[in-house]
Amino acid sequence: MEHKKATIHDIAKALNIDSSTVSRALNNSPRVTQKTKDKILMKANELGYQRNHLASNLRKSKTFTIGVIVPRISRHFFSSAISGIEETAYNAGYNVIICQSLEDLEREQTIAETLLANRVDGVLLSISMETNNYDHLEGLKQRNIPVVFFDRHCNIPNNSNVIIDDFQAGFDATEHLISHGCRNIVHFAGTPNLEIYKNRFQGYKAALSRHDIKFREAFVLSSRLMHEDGIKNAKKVLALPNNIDGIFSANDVAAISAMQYLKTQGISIPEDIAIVGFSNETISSVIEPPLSTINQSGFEIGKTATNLLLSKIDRTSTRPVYETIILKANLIERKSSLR
Amino acid sequence: MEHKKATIHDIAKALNIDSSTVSRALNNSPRVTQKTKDKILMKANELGYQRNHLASNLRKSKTFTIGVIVPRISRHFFSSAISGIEETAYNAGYNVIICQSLEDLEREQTIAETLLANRVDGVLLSISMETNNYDHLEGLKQRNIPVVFFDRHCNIPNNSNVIIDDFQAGFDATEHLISHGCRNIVHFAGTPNLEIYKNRFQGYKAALSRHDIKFREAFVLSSRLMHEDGIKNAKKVLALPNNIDGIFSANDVAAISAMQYLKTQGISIPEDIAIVGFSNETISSVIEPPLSTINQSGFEIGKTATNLLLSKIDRTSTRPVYETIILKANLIERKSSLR
DNA sequence: TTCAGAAATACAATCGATTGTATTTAATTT
DNA sequence: AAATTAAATACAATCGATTGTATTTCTGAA
Repeated sequence: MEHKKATIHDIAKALNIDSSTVSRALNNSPRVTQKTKDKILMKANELGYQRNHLASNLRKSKTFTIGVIVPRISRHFFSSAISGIEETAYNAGYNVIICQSLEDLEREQTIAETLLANRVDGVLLSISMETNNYDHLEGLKQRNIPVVFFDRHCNIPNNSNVIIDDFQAGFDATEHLISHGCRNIVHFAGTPNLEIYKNRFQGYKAALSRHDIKFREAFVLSSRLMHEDGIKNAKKVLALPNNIDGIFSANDVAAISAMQYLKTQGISIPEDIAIVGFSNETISSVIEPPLSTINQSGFEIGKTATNLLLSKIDRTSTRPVYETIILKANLIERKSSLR
Repeated sequence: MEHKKATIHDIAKALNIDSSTVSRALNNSPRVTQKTKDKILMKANELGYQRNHLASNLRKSKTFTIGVIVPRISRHFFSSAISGIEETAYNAGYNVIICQSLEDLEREQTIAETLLANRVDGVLLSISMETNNYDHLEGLKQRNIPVVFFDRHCNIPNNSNVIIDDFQAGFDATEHLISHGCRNIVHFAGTPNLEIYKNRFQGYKAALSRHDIKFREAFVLSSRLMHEDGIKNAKKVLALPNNIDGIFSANDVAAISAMQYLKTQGISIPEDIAIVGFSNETISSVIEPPLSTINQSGFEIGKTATNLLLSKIDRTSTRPVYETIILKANLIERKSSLR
């Protein structure tokens, strides 16, 4: 027995009033008396009324949908960011479309198109490793659809971002290694088009310099920081003429695969080589030895980014047009670096 | 310079024809000549026309949205299932709303309400550990909104499901342990309201019986299979009077925490106790020793479930009203069980 | 009691696309 | 050329909610 859904017109008819009054009552407009409101609310409940968002949104020409583009949802950081995003968005009456770029620029461009066609009210974006131009964001800009970058932001002016202090985190990680006696510290750097990796690298350099350790170009190994890259890097580390005693990796994935490879080569962690990663993936606390890493709360970043985006979507907001919010990230000291 | 989006009326006006013809042309209706279609398509491109889905969907009273309820997206299995779901859905022109029950029945109920209010066209559901009644699905049923269960299905009749053969997988896992010389095999069971856990347990029992090993109630440890539960279970294992030489855990998470605890207690894996998990989490291949486990392709399950759901949404489909699709799951033999 | 002014409600257009029906135009037959 | 039929397009209602404007109802003051 599939009964059709009740509309405001059904309520209006049942009470012998106009549907506009019903609409206003349900939106709690001051133009309707409390008495009428009560009557309407009661009937609405009785009929099991639920607002038709399609109609409402069409009229308001808003979709109450935000688009999210992340490299991949299986990464712990991003899945927790998404949790934060969804919770915040749902509470504000928004839905979320989640898309994965899979670290592919072309795919990211297609997704931007799709989101535009879906008329999302705003976009949260963490760019792919390949993203080196931002033409695909032009369409959004033209249509005045606000974009907030989170975590993986970019270096073009006039943007809103929610990020962590990657420079400081890189500095802390490196200084931590130094304070545990490391002198020949290799850095696993990420692709240089991402600001986060640049900043982590700069933090590394600054920490060395602060402690009068000479920076060597040869100690910086750049890659996409995937599982295989960690292994390749580890091999390079062993091939270096210097006696490497520390590794600061710009992500956990590469740190872990490197650590595992090094262990198979008879290197003890942290005695021979101490390692610090970045991101605090789930694996990192479970691996042997547990990996020291920088913890960034994806949930918190997702929440903050969503709130920022919502304030941009709301044109009446008095916040500045572009802002960058920097959240805390802290070093978690585990066995992999304590010697 | 924010120009308003073009509508079919703009196209119609520009070409001095009726908007209904434009609509039909854009939908490639046979009622419009190719010549007119070409003219319209050209103008549409020129004006940068994009269909307004809100209006279209309102008229068709369809949202082209499907709701997905999973326990949590950070689990590798679910995030890959979501990848499969999104890919399939997007290709069919559907959007996806993703919600996490966080293993909480009440939350699952609220989410069902929300999805109903959002008028989703269908729902993909993997129930929470607490879910022991299905009243919250009544609303969906009443409104004829098709539901497809995936992975964590339930035992009520008249349902569509996409699952793996948990019985067989449980059987295989246990038999594998037996074939490697285990005789006193403990089973970490999940909460008994989930079919998947019941079936894995039955598979375990069947494998024992097949190999003439006596089943002992005391060897079955039921829990929610969280991290802490694995540790608790491991303690119980050590406290058992019998000499336990094998563990089949109904998920990886508990298997791993148990393994880690056992190692701290001087137990060697797999020499003293061999372990097999279930799900093939990312961690499992990385941990020391790597965990043998049952691999179930989340992506494949997600894809299949979505296709099934879409066929249910499409009323013209000739498929049976309720169907259950069982996918393959295979044992991955790793070091944790090879002795 | 009457009337201005405020309060409450009704009317009607609108958002943009879809679709059944009506009308015009073109093609075919005799 | 007239008549019949088919093809192409136009007309108009509709999906359900919102909102500016008009109208009615009510309140209190004169």
